[in-house]
Amino acid sequence: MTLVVTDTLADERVEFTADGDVTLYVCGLTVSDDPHLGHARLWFHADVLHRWLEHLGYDVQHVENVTDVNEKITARVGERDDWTAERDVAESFTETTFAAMRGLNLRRATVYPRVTEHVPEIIELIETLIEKGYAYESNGSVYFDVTRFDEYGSLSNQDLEELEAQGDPDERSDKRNPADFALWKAGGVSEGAAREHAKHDHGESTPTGETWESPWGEGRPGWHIECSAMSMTHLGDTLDIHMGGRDLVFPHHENEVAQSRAATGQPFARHWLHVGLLEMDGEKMSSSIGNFWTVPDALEELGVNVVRTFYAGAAYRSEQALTEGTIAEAERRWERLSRGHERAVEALDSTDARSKAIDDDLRKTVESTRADFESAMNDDLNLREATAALLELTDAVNRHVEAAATYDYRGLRRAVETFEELGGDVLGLQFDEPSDGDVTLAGELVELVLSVREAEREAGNYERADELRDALTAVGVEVEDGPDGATYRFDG
RNA sequence: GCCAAGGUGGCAGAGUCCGGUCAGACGCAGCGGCCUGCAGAGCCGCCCUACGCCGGUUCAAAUCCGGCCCUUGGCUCCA
Repeated sequence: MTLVVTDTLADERVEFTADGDVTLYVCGLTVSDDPHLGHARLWFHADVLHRWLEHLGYDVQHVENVTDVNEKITARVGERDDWTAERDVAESFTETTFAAMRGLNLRRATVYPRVTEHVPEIIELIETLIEKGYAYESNGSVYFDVTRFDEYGSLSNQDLEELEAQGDPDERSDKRNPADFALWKAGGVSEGAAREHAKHDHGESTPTGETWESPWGEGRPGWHIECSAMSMTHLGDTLDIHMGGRDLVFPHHENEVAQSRAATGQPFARHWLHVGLLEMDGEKMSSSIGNFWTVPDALEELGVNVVRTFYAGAAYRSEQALTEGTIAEAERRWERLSRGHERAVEALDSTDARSKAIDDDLRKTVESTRADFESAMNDDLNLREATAALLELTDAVNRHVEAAATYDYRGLRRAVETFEELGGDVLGLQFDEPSDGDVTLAGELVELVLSVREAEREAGNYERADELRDALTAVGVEVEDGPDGATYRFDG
């Protein structure tokens, strides 16, 4: 069975194949602000794709660009005392972003190339485009001539005749066609752009950002050219998969295709995967709209597993709504999964490996879970259905533990392996070790309180027993009474 | 205006490629029961009779075709 993906370029579902190695380019992050859950949605889906490709036996070369040259970055210079230049701001948010990525349990990309480290490659690519007649210099800036590239608009189905002007208004007079876009911008950040993005009053000294020497004079790379230059540098002329947010299809990705194909004559990306937007209050989550939840805040409040389970609740290509209800649902789904895993581990630990018990229901469900999970993943990464398969396994484990007089050792072992391989390795969920056997001081104290409570219960002093339970709940210890006495878990 | 992605139950969200096995995936919410001192967790069962609208093709349409309405995104920075 092969992986099928929805390809924006082909405009349909296509079978994905590659010869052992897969090159994946994920576009991208602009380090001008704290990352929010909308950005993280793309990262998550790229991460799961990466993990699934590895599961299928591919070697994945995974590149995620870091855009550290941008008007929004220069606009923040001076906001903090140690932000004296564009690079300081970029460096600061790059660190925040990488920390957020670690917190989300994302596989590391192979390379995180930065624009500031690829200016020579960018200039070289622009020179090639000029030589081949696809680009022209004008007043120290360089523009891509969209009329010279016949396929322009093929990715996003735009008709050149219908296109309105691209880019800053103050650069339009230099362009041959309004739809041409900048490859290189003369000078620093223009006053208009600086003013537009300013969040902070700089008084007289509006920062213009870093500039570089080029054959056309001092200037800065345009927005789109960096992705072409960096992906070609690190992954070659033709990528297997290019991923990005749906909001970038036009103009950004369209322009990438034009630049790259014009320069190399080769296909740029064999497949384009676009991740739908995360919506909050009926519109997309966005730094500029202000309706965002930062990754660190979400991780703090929900934890990585709930965040990942939330993302796994909707297909990558669809939009997804973030509401109290959808978060509550993710919390519940994760709770069921983690408890299912935990119960299986606990039951397994208490079972003799020579146990003769066999639970057909459990064993069959383990196998159907694995089959269902695999076909769901191969079916355009249907994560909700893949998660549903694991929830079926949870049900089977619960049934087994509830009903069986003697546990099925092999069945439980397979169940635990399935949770950890599919939920853990593929979906990136982190199943914690069960807390029993955890001989910490806190644990001993909880045990002590519970033994006092048990004595009260036996004496029929339920009010006192409930007070003790409430007190434990208040400090984050969940108490559950069971047939073999009370158990507890540390909440969160 | 043009381009794109969508519109499925009380919520959320699969299924649409390849028409029938599909309408009640999974989860949440609701109801009843089991278990429990109570609660939680869990188990069993039930309810809700949702495919935007209008046509067309077909023995058969959530699925294919046409038209329309609505939502979101893009055409300025954007995951």
